[in-house]
Amino acid sequence: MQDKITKIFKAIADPTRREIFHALVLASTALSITQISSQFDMSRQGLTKHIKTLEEAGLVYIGSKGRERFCNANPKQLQEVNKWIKFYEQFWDDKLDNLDRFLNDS
Amino acid sequence: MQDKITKIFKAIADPTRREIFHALVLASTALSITQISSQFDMSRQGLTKHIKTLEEAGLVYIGSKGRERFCNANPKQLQEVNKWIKFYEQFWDDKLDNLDRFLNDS
DNA sequence: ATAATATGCAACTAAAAAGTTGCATATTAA
DNA sequence: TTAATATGCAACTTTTTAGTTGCATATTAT
Repeated sequence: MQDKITKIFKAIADPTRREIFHALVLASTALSITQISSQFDMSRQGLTKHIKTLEEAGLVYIGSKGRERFCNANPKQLQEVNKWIKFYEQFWDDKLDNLDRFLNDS
Repeated sequence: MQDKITKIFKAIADPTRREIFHALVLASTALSITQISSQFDMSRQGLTKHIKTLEEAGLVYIGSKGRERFCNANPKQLQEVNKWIKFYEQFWDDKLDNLDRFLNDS
């Protein structure tokens, strides 16, 4: 299967899923599938698939209560992205003009 | 077209592209398409497509020198990802047990 | 019990992405 | 100038992803 960071990146690479995630982060309470899907111009099933993708990435938690399933955002999962990026921060400055230098000198 | 952050997320969501990006970040000098593709078990054309995706996301710069095209990583572009995440950091802690609380009380 | 609501599962279509091969062109080396 | 190298472009196949519809099931309301 896909590794964790790939799942997270794929989940947030889709604009619709970022919207869903955003709505859940801002919501003051957990929202049911139906409540969420009423905010989007998409079938409930289409939305459910996106929610599942977010859940599998660890960006959303879901819990059942009766016949309903309530979703809550887990923004803390984005720490994984921060961890991935951290390694590359050390290169931010020294890479800057490498290419120009390379193409002009030699 | 896709917005900048979507291009960046999609670019790094693919494991092969992350590998290519990583190799370019670690390279002490700019690498030609052929040099890069020799490190991957994939056709040159397939690799070229990935490079183009990375370039369009601003994660790689490319410059021509004679018949060759040299690529260099631009890890600084990942700042865009950091900016996107920053908003969500304020919710890392208070979201923590929302769902459990919601499911158990009320 | 019956009806309405919330949801999952499966099958399907459509669109996007990943990856290939073949050919054309420009540059460099012999 | 001829041959070799580095590359782009276009067409194509395969795989994945996005989104839909229809049906079944469980829970709640009447």
